[in-house]
Amino acid sequence: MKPTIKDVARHANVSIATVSRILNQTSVGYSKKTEKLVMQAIEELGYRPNAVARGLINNKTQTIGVLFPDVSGMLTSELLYGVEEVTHRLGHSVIFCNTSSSGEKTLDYLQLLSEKRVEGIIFGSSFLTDAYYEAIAAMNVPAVLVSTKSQKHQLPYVKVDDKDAAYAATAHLIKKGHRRIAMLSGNPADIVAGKPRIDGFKEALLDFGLARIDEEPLVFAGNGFSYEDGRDLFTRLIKAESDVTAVFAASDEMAIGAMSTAYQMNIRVPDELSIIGYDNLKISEMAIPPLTTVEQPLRAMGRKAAELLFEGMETGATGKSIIMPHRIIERQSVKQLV
Amino acid sequence: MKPTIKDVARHANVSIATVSRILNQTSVGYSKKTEKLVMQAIEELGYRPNAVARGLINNKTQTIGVLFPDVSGMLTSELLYGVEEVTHRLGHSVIFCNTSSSGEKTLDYLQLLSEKRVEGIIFGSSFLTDAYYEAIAAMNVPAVLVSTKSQKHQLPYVKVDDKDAAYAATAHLIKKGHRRIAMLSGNPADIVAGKPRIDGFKEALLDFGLARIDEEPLVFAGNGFSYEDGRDLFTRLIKAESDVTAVFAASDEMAIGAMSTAYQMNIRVPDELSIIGYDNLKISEMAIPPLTTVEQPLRAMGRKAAELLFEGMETGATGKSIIMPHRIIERQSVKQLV
DNA sequence: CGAAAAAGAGTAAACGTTTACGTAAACCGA
DNA sequence: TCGGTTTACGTAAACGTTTACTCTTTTTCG
Repeated sequence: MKPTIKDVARHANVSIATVSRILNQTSVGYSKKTEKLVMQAIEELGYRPNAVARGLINNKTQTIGVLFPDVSGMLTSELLYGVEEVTHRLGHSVIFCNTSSSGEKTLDYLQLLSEKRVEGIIFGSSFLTDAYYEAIAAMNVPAVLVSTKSQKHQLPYVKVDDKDAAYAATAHLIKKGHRRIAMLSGNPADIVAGKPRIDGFKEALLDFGLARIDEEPLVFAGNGFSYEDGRDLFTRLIKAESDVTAVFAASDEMAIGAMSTAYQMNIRVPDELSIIGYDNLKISEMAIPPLTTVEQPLRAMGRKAAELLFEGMETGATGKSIIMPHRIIERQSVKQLV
Repeated sequence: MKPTIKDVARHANVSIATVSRILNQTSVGYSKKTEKLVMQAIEELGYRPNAVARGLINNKTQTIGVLFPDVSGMLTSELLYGVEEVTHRLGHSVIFCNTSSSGEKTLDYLQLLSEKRVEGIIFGSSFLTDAYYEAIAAMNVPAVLVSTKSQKHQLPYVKVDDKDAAYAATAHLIKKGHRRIAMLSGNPADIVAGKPRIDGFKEALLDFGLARIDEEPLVFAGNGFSYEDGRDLFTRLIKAESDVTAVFAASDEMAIGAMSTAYQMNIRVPDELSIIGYDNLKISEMAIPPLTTVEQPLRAMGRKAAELLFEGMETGATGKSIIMPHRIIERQSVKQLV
């Protein structure tokens, strides 16, 4: 078995208390000489402190739990990247939980994380139900939401302002001379990412005087933000409307789905139709043509979320939520109209 | 603070030993009556066993460590998805480490995982150096490699046979009537994913009698497998060769880079040039045109790796390596020549 | 030089469990 | 009825640390 502190103590002819003091760098309670002795013993035995035992007595596991709906999603994986980066930089570890991998396991996960005594929770990218909130609250550790928020429950969050960002995307199209603009949206019942983006779209139309009094804005709504949703909605759009010159897709995946369908229909982007996306995933620059989109700084969001969490873990206070800046990334899918 | 087993014992008027026995379902050593009593106390107090204390005494943390170079990569995130899925199904947790997030931290990570007493290691998708191997060996827990292998060190791995898969991709092009085929490859010095794919390519050419005696096969080699590599290599290819009718790219990202560049050069895929990729990432079906590619069953590989690891954790034996099946996914980027 | 203060180091309790061992009560068959 | 077996449960040690409390030795300085 692995050597313990006792082995080190015996080997160096000191007590375990001394070894412990040296290990914890208290820099008080031992002489240079014994330190050297002990360090040598540690070296020789290849001793490494047992974090489990430490965790038990300190009540600190140096571990946080991270719950995301789908790592394999490009959005989620970027967030995780950011979270992991600062977490490890700060000497902690992340236990990763993929909440959508097998059914309704979120509550089980929270239970598990609670038993493992994680010191904080990052919950990302999906709706915080009452049950989830209760479970998190019961754990009595700080938690932060990332890329989602909850109006009902008071947890700090890190996200961009979806409405503002959608407004900016729409305004960009308008400034490029487009007048007849449609939106491919997520589920309007989705209060965190669905509705706000639709609202931003509508508001921009209104502000720039493009909302016709006699009709509703052109919003084609799906259930999610996927590539397939993009394809379906775009198909519906084309069937219904022919005079649209620009489309705002509520996600990059949708935008790519739309572009792909447009390609099959022989509609040329951006010459015949302009498309702007949302997220700035890696695929958006790989698209043909490269996709103009509104960026969410995903890695930075992950980092910020972790920083916020650690702040909470240190101070005990629940920090302030953070609105991250969005930004239009101009590439080649939007054409300037004369 | 959270209630402990002592609180439960006191509350139910029994000893902690009894509570422990009931918790562990030993189903021996207590009566139905006390069980009911204890369960009720647990319920009332909202007691949850402390996994840290359990871990200390059992020497089992129910946690494995997973090291991948870049979660945000589409390949890696799929692997992680699979690993996480079975790990959690088996009641364990995964501590995730992103080895490339900040410099050369792999050794630090391994150290950390060792101190946290993880029960196993999954190391993915990058080269296993001697130092890494030493560190893993020193931990004295099973480890498995996924999407990589090491000939020097005896660790079981889960991966597809790169040479076979590359052979299959090349053969596919040949069967579609192509005779003049180029390859966009990774680094030939990369012994695990670079060279084998090149070898597979060359071998197929040879087997089908397409290797001209007077010249080397057309392999354009880069440093990695990225989109940019794909762009660069494809540009070089076009400058150098004009009579190529098909290209085998050593990764989907490269293939997409190539297609994107082709688009800009007004080379039409697949009409003027066929392209086959490697990996079958999500983006490959989103590409324009949808990319024909050779699939690596990434999630399944992640799952298998985890299963292999748990097998090792139970039996103590180091399991056998597993070669996963590859498969040609036919989409629309390869044209049948008459 | 001697007393007080500081420094070095050890002892043992504690963290929250599991489990070997012990013991008393209940059961059981003849 | 009684010896023996089973069942129910408690006591206490152990897991590998940290740390409060000691005690001893050294240092400081009037």
